[in-house]
Amino acid sequence: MGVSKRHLHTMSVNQLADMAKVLSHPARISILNYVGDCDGCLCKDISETIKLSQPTTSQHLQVIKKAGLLKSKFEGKSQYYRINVEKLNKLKGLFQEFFEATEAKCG
Amino acid sequence: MGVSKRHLHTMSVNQLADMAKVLSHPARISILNYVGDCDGCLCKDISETIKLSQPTTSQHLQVIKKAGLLKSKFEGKSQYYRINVEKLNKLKGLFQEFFEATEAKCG
DNA sequence: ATTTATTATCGTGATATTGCAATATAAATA
DNA sequence: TATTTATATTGCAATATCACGATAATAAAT
Repeated sequence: MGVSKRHLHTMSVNQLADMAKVLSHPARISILNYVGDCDGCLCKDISETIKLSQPTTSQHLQVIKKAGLLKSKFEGKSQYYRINVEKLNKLKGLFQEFFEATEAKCG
Repeated sequence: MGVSKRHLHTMSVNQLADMAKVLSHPARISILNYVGDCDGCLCKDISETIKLSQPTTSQHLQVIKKAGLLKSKFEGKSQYYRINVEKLNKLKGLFQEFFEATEAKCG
């Protein structure tokens, strides 16, 4: 279809869609699940766990990180990823708000 | 990248990703917002409101409907869309579960 | 029967996403 | 210094998504 016409929509609508897009790929959900479990994970371990190549895993990590849902810290040659709990909570609120507002209208 | 490797992930992970994908386009969020407001909307009115063409709007409506978040009923030549509140609630639960489980791990 | 109104589908062009091999980068180690 | 280890980036092929004009399908109205 070509390009999304984002300018037609409000900021908050675009924002929610952007965050939903981060969650719209199963690999990224799996990554979040795993990083939540081990709290301080390496790309290599994640890629072995979710069975995608290292480059593919790294790309997904960048997408999640760019959205703010992951923090990372280099130690030597290793990059440790952990979940950004504050951001995750904000996101939870965003979705909750959307669902409750929609529900209220229909109620 | 070619095709998503869905078989690598659990059913519930794929399911959450699929639902997030529905919400990952601002037009679909806008549609849900509008349909929630008017409760029984026509494609034509929706397309005028969100300022996308009738075919584009219809396609987005099919995507949301296929996911179960919209019901529709023909009356004469008009198709009335409304929100499937039960499904919306289930979806709300899915997201809540994901956020709370992730949060609990990190806590 | 013809026109009008509403929606869905088809076909197509533009763009984005997904995945990985190859390569680059950087730190630790022999 | 050369090798190993972990990650990120680049380049590419395959596929999916987005948008709309043209068209079909359907039913009401004239």
